[in-house]
Amino acid sequence: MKETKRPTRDRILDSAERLFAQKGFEGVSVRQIMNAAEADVSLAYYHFKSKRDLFDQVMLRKADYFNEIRLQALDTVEERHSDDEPTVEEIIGAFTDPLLDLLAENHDEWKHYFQLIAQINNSPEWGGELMTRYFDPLVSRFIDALRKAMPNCEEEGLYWSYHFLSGALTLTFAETGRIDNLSNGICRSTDISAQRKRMPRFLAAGFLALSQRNSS
Amino acid sequence: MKETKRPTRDRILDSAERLFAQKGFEGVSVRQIMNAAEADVSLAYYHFKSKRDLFDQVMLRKADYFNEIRLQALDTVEERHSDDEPTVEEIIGAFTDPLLDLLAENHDEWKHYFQLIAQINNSPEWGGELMTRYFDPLVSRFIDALRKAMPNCEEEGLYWSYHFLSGALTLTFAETGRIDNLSNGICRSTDISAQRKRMPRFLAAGFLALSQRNSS
DNA sequence: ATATTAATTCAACGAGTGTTGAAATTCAAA
DNA sequence: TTTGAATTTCAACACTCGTTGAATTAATAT
Repeated sequence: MKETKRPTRDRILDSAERLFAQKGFEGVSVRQIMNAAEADVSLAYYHFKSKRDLFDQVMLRKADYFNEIRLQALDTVEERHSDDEPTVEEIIGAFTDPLLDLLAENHDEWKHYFQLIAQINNSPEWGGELMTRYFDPLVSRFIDALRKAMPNCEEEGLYWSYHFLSGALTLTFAETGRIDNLSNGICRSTDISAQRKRMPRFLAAGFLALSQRNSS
Repeated sequence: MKETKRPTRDRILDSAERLFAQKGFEGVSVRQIMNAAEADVSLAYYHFKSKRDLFDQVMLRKADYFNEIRLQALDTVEERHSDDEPTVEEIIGAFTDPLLDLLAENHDEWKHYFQLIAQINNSPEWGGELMTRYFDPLVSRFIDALRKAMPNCEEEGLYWSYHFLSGALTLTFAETGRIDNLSNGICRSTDISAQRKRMPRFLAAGFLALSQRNSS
């Protein structure tokens, strides 16, 4: 029974993912990453072009899967409603639930990548560029589905609704422990299923509230 | 007509606030901050104990005012309803509107502090500690008000609702420009009034949706 | 004007930064 | 087993990091 070692490149990516998520891009040195990966410093530059390239590869590695499972979930929802329209909550669930399930069921493997996304999404420097590049093609597909489900919704409100959704979802990813403090332990940041149960309902209500034109 | 120069300590805090917001704590050096403040490097350590202390003072400087204007708004709402109960949307508006007004009306002065909050709130390392320390006493007062407005709401749902609110609000603070890309220019991250018009309505609907016990 | 304190400048410390080139090793194909 | 390529090691580059102490100037009070 031989213990096969994980390839160096993957170990580097793993360590980088974890440390970038915890300390941010500038908060971690290449040496720290390579120490954690138990490999020589210069190997970072054999497998990657630069620190920034390493960061990009960390982002890329899991982004496609992120998009894939959600696209699949959306397809499933739309197939289930071949004649009628899916509800707003179902569409939003197809956007959020696959990720939350992934995080709940395989927490150790995915936690850090989620935390990385949380920070990127709220970074004035990189949020606009990176989130757009990696996720917006998929997001546009969901916006299309939502537009069909709410034909009376004004365009601007639709996008702002997604913006609110995005903020709520990614704060969940961050798992900061703040809600643990605020609620005196009633809620826990790591309790993904508690959020999965509530998030689509919360957000769908928000979308619908903005879809009714100025009822003010 | 003499041009009085802004005190050194304030200039340092201004530069630090801007650069921390743009690049993160570790992404900026003390030297960069002091260059921007047009002062000698060692002055940072005359006016502050360390880089970390400087960061804390940046946070502190405006946190109290943040809390003050929102507490005032909540008081106003509650006074207006001396006999009946304020609506959920009014309470949420008292939480979000003062900040969004501040940002809209005095954008240059406040933008960076808002961006800083956005990053802190989504930082796995510091979000739990710092947001709790600076803002949760006020948040608890709002939760109390919301509990009274939704007496049937379960405790857990109440806190998770606030969590979603917090994520949506702080992503607005980040002004990443992502929504500009996503919407092809229909929405702009810097258009605070567009969000002010929609956010309380969106969030109030979410709160109310979670306040009705498992209708599923 | 003098004595005290506050504010600022200058030079430097050891440690750590991203990155590179060349040598040494491991591995797969012939 | 020999050859060539893929991988890993080692040492070093110029530069920046946070921080400090001592010397100097500016401001304030007596």
